[in-house]
Amino acid sequence: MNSSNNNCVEMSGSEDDDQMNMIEDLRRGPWTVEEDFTLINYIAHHGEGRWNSLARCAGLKRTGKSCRLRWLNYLRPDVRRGNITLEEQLMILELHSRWGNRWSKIAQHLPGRTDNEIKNYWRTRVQKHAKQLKCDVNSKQFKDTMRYLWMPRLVERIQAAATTTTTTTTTGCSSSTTTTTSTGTTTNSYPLNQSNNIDNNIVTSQLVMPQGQNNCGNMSTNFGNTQITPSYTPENSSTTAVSPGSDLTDCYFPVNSQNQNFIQQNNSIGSEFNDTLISPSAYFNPWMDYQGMVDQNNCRWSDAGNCGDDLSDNMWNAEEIWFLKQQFNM
DNA sequence: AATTAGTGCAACCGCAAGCTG
DNA sequence: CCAGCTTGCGGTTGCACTAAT
Repeated sequence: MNSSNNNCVEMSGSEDDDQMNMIEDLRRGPWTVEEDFTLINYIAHHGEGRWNSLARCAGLKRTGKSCRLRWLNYLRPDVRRGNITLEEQLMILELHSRWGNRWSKIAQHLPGRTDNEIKNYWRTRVQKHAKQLKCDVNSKQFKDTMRYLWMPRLVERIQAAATTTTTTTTTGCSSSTTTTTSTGTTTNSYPLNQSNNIDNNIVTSQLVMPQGQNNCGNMSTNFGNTQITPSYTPENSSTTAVSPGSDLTDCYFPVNSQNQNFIQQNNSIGSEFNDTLISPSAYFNPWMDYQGMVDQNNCRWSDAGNCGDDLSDNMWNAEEIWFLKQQFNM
């Protein structure tokens, strides 16, 4: 225990962080191992809370705010580090569509994840993709893209990763995955942690497509009445850790003929999607992006998939380009 | 090899709500 | 009811690291 604790006097509380700044030279910036150790040790013996006095009593030349942040975002034993899993991505997308930038609220449903981490994920990943799509992250277009394209694609991939037996069939340029559980029943497992307080229906209800419109792989017809089979636990989630180039980038276009149907059908129905799905170009301008891609990669349609660098890290891979070609008669 | 640009993340800042005397 | 303080939240910044040139 830090010897300075012996001199710890509970002060009147009349000083705030700014005043503390004047009283003593406070440390800023990255925490040292020693500081971490001191903070952990102090909290282990005295518990957390009363951060200003905690900082003082622990002998840390840090503001209470800084100590709190360090503890909550980094030192807490239950903080979970590492890549955001597919399940977590799906949860973040869904909860953000529901609550907006309520990071702490979203974090409550992602055990071990901090609001800061989720916020960073959103800003660095999701907003980046919105920028690439040349649309505002808060726009209806982008939100619909997330809801009806990315999220179903994520579900599809989660299912594929979670299957005990997987049958892959190729239709056109895409694959559809049939999930068969060990009991022999075919279900659409949902990546919901039962320990979460969140209503399991939240994600489902948000993802329900107008009848017959979403035909994203095998989940197509079941999507509106998905059988919820929570399959996600922190223990197994690591198997689907996000690898570079495997996050939202892959979800821009769930490329299969059925999704073409989805878009085409949306063109003709009198639904809320009309204003955004009159044409996929309402979301963004794929031709401009294609041009940019060609410029950047110095390759063409035919060899887009063989352009050295894996295009999955870019906007469009070969399948997606094929899709665009079909979609826009390019 | 050096420089530049891009990315991810930890930490800071300001504000507001909640708490307490 | 009010003032002062603490805590929590969301936005922003700075820095380390990596890739590209």
